[in-house]
Amino acid sequence: MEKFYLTTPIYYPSGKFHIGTAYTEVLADSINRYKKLQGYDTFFLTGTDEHGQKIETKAKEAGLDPKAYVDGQAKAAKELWKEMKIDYTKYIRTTDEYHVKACQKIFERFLKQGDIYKGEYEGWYCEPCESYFTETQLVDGKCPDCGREVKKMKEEAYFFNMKKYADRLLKYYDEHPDFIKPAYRKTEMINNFIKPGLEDLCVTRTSFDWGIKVLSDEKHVIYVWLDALMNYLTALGYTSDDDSLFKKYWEPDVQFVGKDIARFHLIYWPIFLMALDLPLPKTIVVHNWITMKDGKMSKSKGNVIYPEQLAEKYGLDATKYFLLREVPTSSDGLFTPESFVSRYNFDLCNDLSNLLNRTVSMVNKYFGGIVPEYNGHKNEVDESYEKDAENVITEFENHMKEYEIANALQDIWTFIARTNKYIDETSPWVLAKNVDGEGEEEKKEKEEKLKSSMYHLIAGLKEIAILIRPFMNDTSDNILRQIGVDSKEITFDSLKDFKNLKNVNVIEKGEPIFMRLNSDEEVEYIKNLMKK
RNA sequence: CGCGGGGUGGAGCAGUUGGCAGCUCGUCGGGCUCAUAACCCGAAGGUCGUAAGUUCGAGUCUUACCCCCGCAACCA
Repeated sequence: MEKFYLTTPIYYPSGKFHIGTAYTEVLADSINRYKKLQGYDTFFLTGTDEHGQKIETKAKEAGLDPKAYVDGQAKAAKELWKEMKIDYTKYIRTTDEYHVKACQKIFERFLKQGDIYKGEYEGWYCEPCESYFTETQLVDGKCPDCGREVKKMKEEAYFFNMKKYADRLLKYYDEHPDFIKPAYRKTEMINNFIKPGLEDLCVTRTSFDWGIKVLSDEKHVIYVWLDALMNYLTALGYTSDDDSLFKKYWEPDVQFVGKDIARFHLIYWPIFLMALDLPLPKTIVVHNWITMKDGKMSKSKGNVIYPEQLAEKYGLDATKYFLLREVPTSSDGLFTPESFVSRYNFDLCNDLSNLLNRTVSMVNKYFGGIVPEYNGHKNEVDESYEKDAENVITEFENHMKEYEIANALQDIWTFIARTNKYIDETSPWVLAKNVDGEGEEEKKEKEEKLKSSMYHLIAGLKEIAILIRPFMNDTSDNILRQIGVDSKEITFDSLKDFKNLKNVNVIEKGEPIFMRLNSDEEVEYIKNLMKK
């Protein structure tokens, strides 16, 4: 079985996860489920990045020691992912023993190789906040956090020699056009950071304690990013006694990151891997953000929405659908209560749910629930419908290959609309009606047409259920159950069986999988959620 | 002259290699009755940011300019 290794970033748990974090997770989860359905042996890694100054501060505020604080946060994160049915293979915490040890080993190796050297870090220091800031981070020359005076200070620190690898990185970018998606992120990195001359990265701190200690120089802790990025390696047992997972799964087939951490993943991460002499990930997908009408989400603006609030009220699948459909990877997606309710009502209720409902109802009405077997192209449009059913698969797969999920979903919904149209084109209610003075032959012909129409609809619905499966597993199950297909046997190969459905009975009474929402009421409801 | 992305019918967006300007929602009109006031069809509505250029022909290429957004290095 072919392997597939994918990762999300490990999130920094300095607060509650909002819908943006959930977006990345859902995105990766969908790809993981998709690859699994295709028969890949996948490894899906997620986790939390638990060291650093900010965590130390947050913990202090909460009156906890840092470890106790991150224990709570990691637990909450795992619960959230469980609620959202995120099917990860492993959850890594950077405070895990194996990770700490591996990072220390890696640091010493870099030191020995001469990639890391001791130097001096200079920056603007805010004493009350105990942190350094760069010139550009300062607000009116003052501390951006507390607004007080800052002093120029120096301290001993270790640096990673990034310059040394700059040319190799550029060459790698050039030779691997699929390495970074979307491509403009690559240009951004080259022009903003690499071409002007890469600066060496300061990889240790002495100004706080909450981090991984440098073995050979214990007053230093390893800077969060070196620590964090290594998780993708250490999670597989890299440098440990048992590195069988590493041997099996390395390198990552795809890594998802938000645009805020693009620089770390597109520049420092590949360079660290080069220094370790390891193959680089095949693709890093930089996705954009979910934005709100009045800009970025923030509590003070009263525009924060949490994924569990939406999932609880409208269901997990609807929530996931919205996220994946509305946020294309290469540009920001807008969340508004109105757009959420619209997507729900139009796409899920009117198009999908209603299609299932009317089809199941007709099969019951005309054939007592027994789905007729395939009998060829009895209706004029049958052949063209079959072609559309075939084409959508190719289009879907092409978009999935590029990790363009929003477009892949659009492909499915185009097919759903096509299927609704097919009903009108074949007008089953006309075929089912007896007309006075009609001969036996005509009756028979109508009957065959009606059978064909029902067959195509059920086969189409089955296809739809398979296509949406990576994104909306429960809905997929529900559709399959209603049309009488065993969901346990479903793989992506089942898509090829369009003409081979046999011995299928739909359920007696169709149940709506999504019920139409009262638009005004629900918009109001979501607005209130956001104010809290 | 820092770099990148974008400016397309009322709203939100597609438009690969230049060749009759599309989609979803909204509006108006019609059809159907299997279904959830759902579904299907049709219509109105765009000088594709501005100006110039290349071309038989440009939303699509070139140049200049205007506007919006992101990035600009060690906070994640």
